[in-house]
This record gives sequence, C-alpha cells and structure tokens, in this order.
Amino acid sequence: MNPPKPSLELLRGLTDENVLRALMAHDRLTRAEIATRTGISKPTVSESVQRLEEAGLVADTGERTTGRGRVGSYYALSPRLGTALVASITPHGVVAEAVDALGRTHGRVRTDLGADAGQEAAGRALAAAAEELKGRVGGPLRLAVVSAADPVDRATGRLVHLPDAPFLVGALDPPSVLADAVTGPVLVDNDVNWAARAEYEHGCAQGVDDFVYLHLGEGLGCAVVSDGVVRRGHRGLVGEIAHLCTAGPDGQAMAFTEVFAALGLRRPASTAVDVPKLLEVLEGRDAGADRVRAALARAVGGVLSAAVSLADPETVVVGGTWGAHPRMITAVEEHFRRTPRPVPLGAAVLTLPELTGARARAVDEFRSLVVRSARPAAHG
Amino acid sequence: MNPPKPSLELLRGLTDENVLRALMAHDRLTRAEIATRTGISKPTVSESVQRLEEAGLVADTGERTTGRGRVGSYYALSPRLGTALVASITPHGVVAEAVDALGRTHGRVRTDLGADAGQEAAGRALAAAAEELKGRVGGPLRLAVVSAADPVDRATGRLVHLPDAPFLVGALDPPSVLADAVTGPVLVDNDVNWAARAEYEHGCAQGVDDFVYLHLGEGLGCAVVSDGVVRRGHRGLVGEIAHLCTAGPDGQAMAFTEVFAALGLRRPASTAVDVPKLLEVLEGRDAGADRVRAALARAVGGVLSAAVSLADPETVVVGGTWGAHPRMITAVEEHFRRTPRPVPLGAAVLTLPELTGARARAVDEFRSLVVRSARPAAHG
DNA sequence: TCCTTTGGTGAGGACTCCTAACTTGAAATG
DNA sequence: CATTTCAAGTTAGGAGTCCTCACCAAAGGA
Repeated sequence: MNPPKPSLELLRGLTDENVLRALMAHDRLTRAEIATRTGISKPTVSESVQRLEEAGLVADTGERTTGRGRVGSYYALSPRLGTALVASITPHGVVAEAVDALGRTHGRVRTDLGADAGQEAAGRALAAAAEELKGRVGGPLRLAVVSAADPVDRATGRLVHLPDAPFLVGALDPPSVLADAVTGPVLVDNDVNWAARAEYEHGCAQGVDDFVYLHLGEGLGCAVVSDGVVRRGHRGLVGEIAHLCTAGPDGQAMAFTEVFAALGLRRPASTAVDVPKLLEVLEGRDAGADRVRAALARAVGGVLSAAVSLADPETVVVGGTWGAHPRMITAVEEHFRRTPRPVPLGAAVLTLPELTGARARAVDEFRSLVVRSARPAAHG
Repeated sequence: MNPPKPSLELLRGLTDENVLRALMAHDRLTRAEIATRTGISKPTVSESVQRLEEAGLVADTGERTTGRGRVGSYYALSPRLGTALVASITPHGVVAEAVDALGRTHGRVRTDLGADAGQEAAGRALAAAAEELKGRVGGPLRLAVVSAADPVDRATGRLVHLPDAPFLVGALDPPSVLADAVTGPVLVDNDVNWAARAEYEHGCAQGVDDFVYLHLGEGLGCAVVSDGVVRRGHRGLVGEIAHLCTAGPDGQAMAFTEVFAALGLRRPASTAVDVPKLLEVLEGRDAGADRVRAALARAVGGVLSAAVSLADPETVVVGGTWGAHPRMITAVEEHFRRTPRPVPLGAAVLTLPELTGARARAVDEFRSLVVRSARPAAHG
C-alpha cells in the first residue's frame, strides 16, 4: 500500500543485496568484477564487501587472480551460511538433498520404504535423512522445502486426507518432524505443484506463464500455474480433482475418481488407481481395451474442459505414471482436439520433477533469507 | 531477478512518491502535515513539495490554515493532472464516469441502447460518453478502464466471440474506439471479473484472498480470485464456463450451456439464457418447476465441483440476474452441502458491481501513472 | 501586551554514492 | 635485468540526500 520510507540505510542495504546476488550468480568474484557486474562503483563495492565480511556473510577464499595487473582477491559467500534442505516423500521412499545459495547440491540421501511402511517410518526416514545431511555438509540447515505425494494444508504444512482420495504418504507433519534438524522455516507442498514448477523453469512449459499440469498416476491431481506462479488456493488444495464432475464410461456425469471404480481400475480396498492394470489396458489390442481407452479419454476430457474454463492455460502438460504414456496422450489429444476450446497438449519431460521444483524454490528462498539477514534492522 | 541499483535519485523518487501518496489519501495537506503522516522530516518534505510543484504535479490550493500558530499553505494534487475514464458496456447501454487520483467521481454519463442497437451504436455511445466527460471535467483523460459484458482478449483488449456463447455486446475494440479521447492506456476486462474485484474490496468477499465469483445471468461466467488478484489466464478467458462439463437434467454429462437448451431455457435463436422464463420457473410451485430447479442446482453443482477442485476458494459468491435469486441460492446450497468438499456460499451484494470494480482499478492505475510521471528518468 | 502554538526555513552534520587520480605488484616487453 | 603495461584496489574530494536542531513568523489566547 505505502511506498517504503527513503533512507540512506535502505540505499546501503540495496548495495549489499546487489553484491550478495552477484556472488550467488558466480561462485567467486573479485571486488572489481563485482563492480563491473553490478554497475556499482569500485569504492562502494569495496565498502560493501568489507561490511559483509565483518557480518560473516562473505569470505575471502584465499584464491588470487593470475595474469597481468595487480593480484586480486576472490571473495565468495561464506561457507558458514549453511545450506537448505530439499526433500521428497513418496510411498516408495524419501530422497533428500542439501543445496547452497549458489544452487549447488551438496549431498543426497535416499531411503527406500517398504510397501506398507506407514507414516511413522516415513517421518523417521525424513528426520534421519536431514540429520545425515546436516552432518555431511557440516553446517546448519537453514530452511527446508518438502515435497509430499499428498495434499498439503497451506497454512500448517501438514498433510491432508481428503474423502475418497488415496492417502499415499499418510498423516505426516513435516514442520514438526524437521523442527530439530532445521533452524528455519519448513515449506511443504505436494509433488504435483513442485513438478509444475520444474516444468515451468526447465521443462516443456518453460516461460509459459499460464498452464495446467495434469498428473495421472496412483493419485489424480493437477497444478495450476497462473501469471507465472503455482497457485495453491485458500487451503492449498488447488488441483485435488478426485471429485471433479466429469463424464463416465456411459456418458453419465460422475466424479473423476468414480470413473476408475466403474472401469474396475482401482486398487483393491483403496481409492488409488491400479496403475499396472491400467497400463496393461493401455497396451491392449482388443475391443474392450479400446472401450476403456475411450472412456478414460472422455473422462480426462471433462477434467480438461474444467481446466480450460477456469484457468485458461496456454498449454496443458500431462505427467504421471500412466498420464504421460504415449497412447494415453494420443487418446486424450484426439478427444480434446474436437472440443470447442482445444489447447496444445504435451507430455511432461523431466525425471524426478518434484525434487527439481522443490530445489528451485529452496534456492530462491535460501537466497532471500541470506539477503534479509544482511539487513537486521529492516522491519518491513 | 536483480535488485534495483542503489542511487540517490532512487531515494529522492521515493520521497516524492511518499508525498504524492499522502496527497492521494487526503485531498489537501500542509507540508507539516505531510511530514507527520509520512514520517519524513519537514525540510525534506518541503524540498519535495517544491520539486513537485515545479513539475506541475502538486499545486498550492490558496487555502490557508486557521487556528493557533503560523498560517500554513494547503497543497493538493494539481487539477491539471486530469482524470481517468471508467466505462461499463452492457447490451442495455453505456455508463461512464471520470475519476481523479483521490478516487472522487467527477461526472457520470449514461446512454441507453435499444434492444438490438448493435455494436456500432455501442462503440459510438462509448466514444461520445468519453468526449462528453472530457469536456465536462475540463482536463485530459489520462487512461481508461472498460468493463464489457463479453469475454475480453487479454493481449489486445478486444472482445472475443466464443463458440456457443452469447455475444451480448458484440465485436468491439475499446482501445481503438477510445484512442482519440484518451491519451493513455485503455484496460479492458469483462464485467464478471470487475464485479469480483468489487466484492473483494467492498462487498461480501472483503479481504478473502481466494474465492470464486459465479455469475448467472443471460451469460454464464465466473471469476477466479487467487492470492488477492483476479486471475485472467493466458488469453483472458478464465471463467468462460459455457463448455464446462457438468451434469445434465437426467444425470448425463454435458456442457453447462447445453443444460439450458435441454431445459428449454434458452432465448430463441440464441445461446443466451432466457432469464424471464427461468425466473418464472424459480417462482413456480408445480412439480415441473421442482424438477427444473433440481436440474439447475445439479448443473451448477458440477460447475462448483470444478471451481473447488481447481481454485480451492474460501467462499463462493453467486451473482447475476437469476444466480442471486434466493430460491436459486437455497437450491444450489442444499445440493452443494452434500458434496465431498462444500464451501460457504453467499449471494453478491453490490449494485452495478462491474463499475465499482473498474473504478477501483482505474484509481489504482491512475495513481501509479502519476507517481511514475514524477520520475522521468526511471527506466526499470 | 505577552506567551503559546504551529508552519515553515536555515545551518550543519552524517552518510552514501560517484569520479578521478593514485598506489601496488605481477606479467609482459625489450 | 630494467622498463613498461595492466588491472585490482585505495584514497581524496565532491555532489546529493536525509536528518536534527535551532530559529523565525504570525495568529490566538491569557
């Protein structure tokens, strides 16, 4: 609402931020290089570097320039800044990494979980992975970004069990599980949203500010990217499409998840999609397989009509264990092309996309944490 | 990506912005009052006021303080800043206003259009209204914000005719129609989006950062507010729900607009909803009316399931000629309450909401235009 | 008439950024 | 090996911005 109050302190903070951002983009720079990169004069940069060195944010690497001219000192972000934790939790296991402010990965821990490991095991694995990484990188974990294969409450970061949706990871509260290992905030979101971010930054939706990412796997979900940001909605449940009203096998209206029940494609005693069986059908050659493929295409088409109406995407990206299957893409596209408002359709291209997206967010968040820590007096 | 470069010019610009924003919030202030309101020191404010007066943005009103102490001079935004045009175009006519940077309305013009006036008449009425207002306020129209009762292309501001959707206002290109009367940018969006903004700022969704506004009138539309902003999507067609797949009268899946065809509630030779007939049914007491009401509630319920899945709203606001009808609200709520993810439902409360929303945007936009004009050298 | 009160101005200081010139020390050059 | 070249970094000085503090001016109240 109100513009910031002008002050010389604000100006100095801006100089420090420029210097820090330069050192986040290039791992080591001399003061003269920082000056040319930022466009700030050499004396001002020198002052700022001195301030930041005293504050412990920047350190002389000990390396020196070689070549003609005076020997220069290379500076870099202090290794004592610590790292950020990135973790992905799926029913199959936990993968965790530590990343620094330059976006470099400093370690990776992987824990496989048995089929019915339960949420306690997942929580323990996450906490253990964090401790392991903390020890390995030898510095504090300043924040964490967690991906979970379930809906996440936006306000608390806890996993949410919605009616008639599979609860793959189970009740888990990452912020409290990680409270001991991580000194700062713990950001949690579901894997589909992180995957969408990854496709936006490095994948097939690069630079597309408005798109929808449809995830079709054991669970059914999607992500909505609007104006370049993954939108989460009030509770963080954007994209939980299990109950979206769509067309069933015989043309009757039903919830998306019910379509799989009607087609006999649910896992026994569960609301999760029976992926092996579904893939078998996708490959099938008989008339029954044709009928199921058509029914799936029609059901997905109903979901897409909703996505087009409510998100107006430039493209739709389809991912997930069976969603990205070529025959599925073809079937959906063929159906979708004949609707009143078709949109280009593409298959997701990244592997482990949720980790990529979470990592990108962790780096962003860690960087602004570091920049903020350079201005202790800023209260706005 | 990169923080702004620190410079003394930036600091000065910030002071000027603080002074201007203070004068936008209170129509006349002395320099001492500006200093206390902004928290900036008196000498600095004095310098800034002098600069802004020389630049023609601020003017001595000639009024003087009364009471104890030295007589102070009241300053205000210069009347030569001009005004912003706000206009709403519906099939029934054109309403236009001029607003200044303080948010005060300076004139209102209303032109009724005959039932089949056509788009040329609408365009002429809009241009005439703009000229009339320009003459009446005696200054330039620096920008325009237009509401139109049809989908609007986000990139060009032109109206779009979607298949099987009524084209109420018709082909119209507000930016070119207003090019002569308005010196600056012309922002166009559809009435539903503006209405949602109005309900967000002054209506029943005040401060609710994530909600969906459903408009049920001759046309069918909705607005999605996410993180406090009306989202428009890639082409500006968020909320064009005519083809959203929902449940028909007998439970079969069909496009939302087709439900009205199936119920005989479309206007002859058109895809617009026959509102008088629908209202008659809403009031009806026989079994047929019950059946139609149930069918409408079910169809709207399907749309809401999509809205909940893809936007995760905190509340849903229903407006429009028949959508806000008490019996409609009741019927929809009764149905919606029994779904897996119900959300509080409310009726829209504002009259002429699209004008209110467009006016709010016009004031915002005009204010930042004025602030920008105080920093001629800012290139970022 | 004198005191109080308040808007506005002036002087001076602290601070930030910049340009320009200078210092430094190693590599290139002869 | 002496000299030149070159680039990193420092120093000096100046311009500009904001602030505090003191002061002035003028109207109202005592």
